[in-house]
Amino acid sequence: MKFETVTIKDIAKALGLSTSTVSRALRGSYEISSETKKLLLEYAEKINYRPNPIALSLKERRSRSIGVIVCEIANNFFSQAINGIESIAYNRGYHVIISQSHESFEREMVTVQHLASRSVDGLLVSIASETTDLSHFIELHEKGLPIVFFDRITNEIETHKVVVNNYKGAYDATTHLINNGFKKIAHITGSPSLSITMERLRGYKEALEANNIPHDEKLVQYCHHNGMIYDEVEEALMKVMKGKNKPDALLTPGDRLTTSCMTALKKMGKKIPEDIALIGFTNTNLADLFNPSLSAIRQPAFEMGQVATELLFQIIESKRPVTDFETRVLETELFIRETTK
Amino acid sequence: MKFETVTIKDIAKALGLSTSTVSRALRGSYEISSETKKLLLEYAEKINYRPNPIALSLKERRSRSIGVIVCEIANNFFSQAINGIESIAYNRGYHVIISQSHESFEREMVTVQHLASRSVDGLLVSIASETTDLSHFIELHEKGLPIVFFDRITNEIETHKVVVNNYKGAYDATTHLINNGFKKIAHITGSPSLSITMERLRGYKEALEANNIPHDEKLVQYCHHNGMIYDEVEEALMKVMKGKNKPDALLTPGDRLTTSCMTALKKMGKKIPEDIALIGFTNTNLADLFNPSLSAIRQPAFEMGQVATELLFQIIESKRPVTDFETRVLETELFIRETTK
DNA sequence: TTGTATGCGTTATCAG
DNA sequence: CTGATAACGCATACAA
Repeated sequence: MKFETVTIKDIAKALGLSTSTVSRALRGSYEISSETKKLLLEYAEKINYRPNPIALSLKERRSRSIGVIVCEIANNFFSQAINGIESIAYNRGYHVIISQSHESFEREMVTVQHLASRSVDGLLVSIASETTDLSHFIELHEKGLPIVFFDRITNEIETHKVVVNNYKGAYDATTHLINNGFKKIAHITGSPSLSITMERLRGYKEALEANNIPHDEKLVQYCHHNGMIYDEVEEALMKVMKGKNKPDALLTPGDRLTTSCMTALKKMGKKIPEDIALIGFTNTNLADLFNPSLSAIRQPAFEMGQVATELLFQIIESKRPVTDFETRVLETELFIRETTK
Repeated sequence: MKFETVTIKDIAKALGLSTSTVSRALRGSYEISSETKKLLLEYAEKINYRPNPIALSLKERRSRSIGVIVCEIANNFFSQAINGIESIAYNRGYHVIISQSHESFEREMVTVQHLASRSVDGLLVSIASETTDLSHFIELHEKGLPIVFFDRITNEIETHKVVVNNYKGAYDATTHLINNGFKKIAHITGSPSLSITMERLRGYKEALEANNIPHDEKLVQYCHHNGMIYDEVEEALMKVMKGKNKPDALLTPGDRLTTSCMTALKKMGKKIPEDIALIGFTNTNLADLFNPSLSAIRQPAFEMGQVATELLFQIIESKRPVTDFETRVLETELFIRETTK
């Protein structure tokens, strides 16, 4: 016996009562004589009794904890989102279990299974970029596990979703660059398998179109590791910079991608924004220091975590199966720093 | 019944065997007829049987998971450390449960209790800056829960510890500044309640002393929130900059503190390193972009996570109580960028 | 109002 | 080689 923890049995024995009486007193159910109740509660307090959550989980098939799975916590967008998640969950007495997929499909699958078998009451998921097969989620979702997708979502599963308006963010950013005299705007972006990547691409393209700027495919480069692997970003940037149609501005989505691009530019001896302008989607507070560009697109990460968690509790707490799911769209903010070329 | 998960009972019923037989076959214990064993394993595979970890935890009083508690994951030092932790833990088939204290004593206490009651097999802890009373750790440690402290440690508990050589890091950084002609070096640092803060202070002071530079108390400012609250850092910096003895260089430990200082300096219109030099302890890859200073002190965060986890497993896996604890000290690296004033 | 018995999923002990 | 039973800590239907 590793830990001699106090159990309901110990209390029962010590006070000459049955375990059921103790149990009832402790959780205030049934009316039991307020006398023994008081006695019990005092004793429990005295010997510092704590119910065993594992036993509870086994019995009740729930754990009062929710699982979160993101690609990386070393990404300010996600760590801020997690803080938003915690802010809601802890208020409700829930614990938050954080896991990373590191963009790996395999890892995501294993982790999700593990969380589910640990009886998490719900799951907050931002899909790994490697993932195309969603059956591990579908299976659990069909079994009734509440899932809310945030940021990186899928259309293959009917549930609540929370996203940033990536389309509008990219559209606004691109338009802003155009309005300030930039015409050759490159787009170094993330994995094309991600919903957010395609939304951003759409915004970028439509902004060009609206301004009668022809779209040059070669100015768009995908980084399958979303900026986590620096060399990939550098190579993508190099391709664009060494092309015929040399860009005068850069649109980069995501925290890591943006900062990797900045590092690469610096390494190439390019000054921002003198040599090339840059607008990034980033929540890194460091961004203020970079003077990276005209501006930056700020994503409401904390709020996204909060909203996703509230929606998750909506499912968890509803007695009957939820059928009317919604997709909440949060707006980005364009932080304007300089406005001239 | 929320989830219809397959249990050992289902298998037993389906195959007309007893649960004990099934259990034995599944875990390969005892010699049971290789015929029924094969049958069983195949069937289990077919219906995708997964043992219920909660039931196992209840029975075995262990969970094959370890808990990590840090102040913030939105801090590159810690998120990198966590990646190091995971890299070791997952190889051993252990899961990692990440929690944040947000520097709050209360939160740390609650979380630690929760992890313990969830039967984590061990704890990796970096102490919250608010914490002075360690009884929540002491109690668990005495009950036999393996604990390893990393980065922010305590002398009140005898166990394995892993730290960065903060003394030498600060000494080297300060010496480097002095060697490059800086003499009025301010030290904006973290909470004085932290072991790391005091070690760094010692290194800073001794480097000054070794170079016959008098130590001006007013050049040292403590930020009790370790850079998480920007205004506090700005105020500290302001105090130093507006003092009589205006510094020509800055030594800032920690990821958040360093970057907050840089933001504040920028806001004050100060250029780094032209107006003021800066050496920070930082693992932010962004640091490369800042050109923050002559150099930077890099902490081996990933490695620290790995070492701490290995030490933890050393305790977890030893059958008899461990008595010879060690404190592992990892060296920082001084990344030199510019060498002239 | 309180006690007894049962079960959550699994393994260990003991009998057969 | 296999099966019945108890136990891990708790909650609850049922009985008293």
